[in-house]
Amino acid sequence: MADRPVRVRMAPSPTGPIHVGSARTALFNVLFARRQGGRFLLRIDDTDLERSTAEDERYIYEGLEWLGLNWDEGPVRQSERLDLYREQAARLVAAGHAYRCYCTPEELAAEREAAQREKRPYKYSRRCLTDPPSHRPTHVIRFLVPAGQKIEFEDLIRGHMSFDSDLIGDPVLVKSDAYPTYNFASPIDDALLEISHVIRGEEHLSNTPVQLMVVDALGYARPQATAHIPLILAPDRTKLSKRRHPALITQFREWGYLPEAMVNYLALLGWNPGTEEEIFGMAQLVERFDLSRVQQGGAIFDREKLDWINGEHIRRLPLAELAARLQPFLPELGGEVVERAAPALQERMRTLVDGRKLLSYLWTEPAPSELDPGSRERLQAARDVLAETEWAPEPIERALEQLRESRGWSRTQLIKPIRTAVAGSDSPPIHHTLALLPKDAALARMERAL
RNA sequence: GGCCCGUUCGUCUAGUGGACUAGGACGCCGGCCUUUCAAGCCGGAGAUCGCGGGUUCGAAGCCCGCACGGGCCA
Repeated sequence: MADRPVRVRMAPSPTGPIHVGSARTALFNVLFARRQGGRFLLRIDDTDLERSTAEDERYIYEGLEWLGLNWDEGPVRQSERLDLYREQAARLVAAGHAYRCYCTPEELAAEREAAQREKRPYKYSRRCLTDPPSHRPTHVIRFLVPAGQKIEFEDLIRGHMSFDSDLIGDPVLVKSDAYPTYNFASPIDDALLEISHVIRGEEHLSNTPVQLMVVDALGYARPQATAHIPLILAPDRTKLSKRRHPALITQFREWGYLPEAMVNYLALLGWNPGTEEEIFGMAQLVERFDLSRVQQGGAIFDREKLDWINGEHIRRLPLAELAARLQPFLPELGGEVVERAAPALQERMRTLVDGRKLLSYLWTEPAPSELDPGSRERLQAARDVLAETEWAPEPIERALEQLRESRGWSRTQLIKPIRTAVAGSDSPPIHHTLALLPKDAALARMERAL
């Protein structure tokens, strides 16, 4: 098959918060498109009217934008193309590729049970193909699966796929409410939008033969290839579910993750570059990405590794940029303070939220604590020296170092009581801890502790 | 129930018949450094390659069966 212009798409259903699995599917589409110099389209598969919500649709845009996964075309909304699907359905019925089915859910359930009782594989009986009870008020439209066909296609991740049409029961194309099913709307749009590569989750692999038969019957071109990427699993190895694992992708922004770290981690979940490098920016990912190196088995989402990757990206950020990213997490502090704090924080954060822990002493007085006589003496001495010291990290560090040496104290001995008095618990290196606080405030805290 | 997909350290993975005493990363443990916490450096534990057969001089990798997990169909 001749290569065509590369056009890929992400086609989420807005029936729940967009989670990491959808985000990764989007990412793989984007990486593939950019790598191949193709285009990435966004399509909203919102034909499930009851379950689709405007809010979930907004989450999709917000999530993709946050991750920097911009689409070149769209969004195309299926709910605005319903006439198209109806026309196509009528066309298939007229051509004898599809037929009306009036069977009730009860009748179908009975068929299924009978098949199970007799231990034979269930397929729709096709009663309505020959003997439709057409006086009934509602019907669906079923596709007439051609007999004795091998449906074959190339999957870029799983290789050559082959399915036997005789094993497939006539699928419903149009529901009784006149809305198209996924297996109908999706292949129509893929064909009309000239999607060259269908990159989507593994759960759609079994649907592919049906969709290809539909495309064939419609007389449209099949996609050049598919790529069914493996599922992302919860720690218990079950599929990540929107209900049980409600991890909205933008939730990670609230948790202090950088979008570039998220992208980096998601790329590595199920794909690897074949080298031992692990930290990548978007441009480097685009350079290296290759669907043939995508894993076939599902991967568990591992927050620990994400944390590490996030820390690596934090450490690579220019300081001004880090300060800007930190600011929303530190609404208590002015921009100038955050900028001064950034260097002291950069080495010790895995998530931006960690910065809050380290700096919370700036707007929260530490709880008073008991001082043993030795600590009291050292704290007193430190206070006296610092009162005469220029208020910036380096002079403070020098002054404390000098004091420590002249008295023969260990660093821990001197610094522990200062930190306890000024910050309470964890804080940046002591000279930064002090310098970030106004001088009088720092001295006052030391005095209060004495 | 039928069909389909998958299965390498706890986790992500390398691996495409001999370089495998199965490599790396996260995490974990220990040490160094040190100003708490981190970061950094060094070291360590950790995988009967899902199980059983077969092919082969040789199998994590090929073939067959099974188990388990998952998906789709309804």
